[in-house]
Parts: sequence; C-alpha cells; structure tokens
Amino acid sequence: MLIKQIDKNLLVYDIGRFSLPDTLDCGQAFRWSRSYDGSWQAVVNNRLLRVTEAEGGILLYNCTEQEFADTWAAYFDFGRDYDTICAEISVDPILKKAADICGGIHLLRQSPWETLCSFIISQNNNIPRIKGIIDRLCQNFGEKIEGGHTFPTPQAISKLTIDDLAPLRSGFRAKYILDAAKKVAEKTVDLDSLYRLSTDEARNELMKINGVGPKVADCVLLFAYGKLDAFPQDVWIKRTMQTLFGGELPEVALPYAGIVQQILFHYARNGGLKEYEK
DNA sequence: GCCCAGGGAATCG
DNA sequence: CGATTCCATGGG
Repeated sequence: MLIKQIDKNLLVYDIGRFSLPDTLDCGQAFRWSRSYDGSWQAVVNNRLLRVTEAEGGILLYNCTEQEFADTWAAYFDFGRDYDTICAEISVDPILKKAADICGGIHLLRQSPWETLCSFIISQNNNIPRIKGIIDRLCQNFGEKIEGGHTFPTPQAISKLTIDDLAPLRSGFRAKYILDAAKKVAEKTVDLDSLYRLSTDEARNELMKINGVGPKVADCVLLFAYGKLDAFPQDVWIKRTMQTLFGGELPEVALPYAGIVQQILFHYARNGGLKEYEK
C-alpha cells in the first residue's frame, strides 16, 4: 500500500483488490451516499469523510497521513490481503464465481454502538427504509457538524422516551433502541470489553439486549469487532446457502466465513442465484 | 388488498 | 423443545 499527500487530500494506491462502491453499498453500512460526481460521503467517527476512486487508487478528501494511519486504514480494512483470500476460496468453483464478481468488498470496521443500533433497526426491514430511519435518528438526536450530523451517543438516546423516537417512524423497533441505549450507557453490556471475548461469549453479551437475537448480534460481531467466525444468517443468506451449497459452507471458506458471507450476500442480491434456480 | 423487508419476542402445542 | 404469530412501516 502506498500513500501520497496531494494538497489537503490523501491518495492511497497499490491496495490490492478493493471496490469502493461495492464496499460502501453492500448493506454493511447505512450512512454512505454517492454524489453526482461519483464520490461517496458519510459521517463516520464524528467527522464527514468524502472518498472517491482516482488514479488507480482511493482519494480521501481533507485527510492527513496521520489520520489515515490512526483511523481510516483500519476502517477500510486495508491491512488485510483480500487477493489471497479470494484466491484461496476460489478453489471452490461456485465461490470463485461469487468472488470474481464481488471479491472487491472489504469488511468495514465500524463503531460498535452505531453498528449495534443500526442492525437493531434493520430487523424485518429493507435497506432503503433502514437508511431513512438512521438518517432521522442522526438528524434529530445527533450533533450538528460540518456537512451533517453525528450518530447520537447511547447516553443521549438513553435519556429519551418512546414518544421522543416517534419522528423516526421505526415502528416496534423503538423500544429496542431505547433498551440498547440504556444497557450500553450504564454498561450492563460493556461494548468496550467485547473485543477481548470469544465470539460466542460476545454474542451472549449482545443478546442481553431486548431486540438483539443471533442475526443482529452476528452483524455487530462481524462489522464492528471484525470477528470472522460470525456468520449473520438473514433471509438472503439462508436462501443462498440452500441454493448454492445445500446449506453448508464449503470447508475452504470457513476461516473467512464472515467475509464470504458478505460476498455471497452481495452476489445473491445482484442476481447471482438465477442460473442455479430452476 | 397482498407480499415482503439483512428478525426477535411472545405464545403456543 | 420446535413452530407459529405478532410486531410498525413503507414500497412494489
């Protein structure tokens, strides 16, 4: 990986296999939006980040080398060798097909609270509406900053009532959001401690929250804590696993189960199952 | 009107 | 135990 400061912006190149649009628009993060000029922007970690594909690499606007090293390299998972992972799983012909199309997806390493809250909202919901609810959550209760609003803290949300959350139009999920905020704010569930726990132990902690079952918990374990043995099973993945593999992931994929889950999810949503369904 | 959406809790047998 | 049913809301 190489880095070049160009005025106030940072160009990152020679990063191996990486698709910016697939990574930002594959349903693991909900705040990214694409501008007319093709660049992407979101408020991440309490600051507005704008990114675009440029000169064979990725250009981060208004970003220093130091900030990249401290924050964004890990956020975009640039330290991991996705070429090798794709090569390994491509031993399986079906996985090869999926990886050829969707292998540029990187796992984003997102903040635990935002990820937890977002995937509570995701349950029995669709992606456009999830984005809308999260947007209204930030607009109403986040801090106003240059270019948008931050994701509200658990402390801020824990002081609210169900009625306060009515503008979100989040339906039955409002009570889950409040329970999560309270338990996280008062550390009944200590999100900082989950990094050190095994996946099973951490999952049990997360499931102490009302509205958090195995699927939501696994999304948090994968997208916030980077636990690759978490394998979120939503309606799409259940369908995909049955259609492609008769329910069982090929053994070669097991060390990277969470990454393969993302690839398969995106593959299925983009019509990859059609040729296998009769 | 129907069905579905990156599910989970409550309530049955 | 496993299997239904309900939960709000919005789009197709």
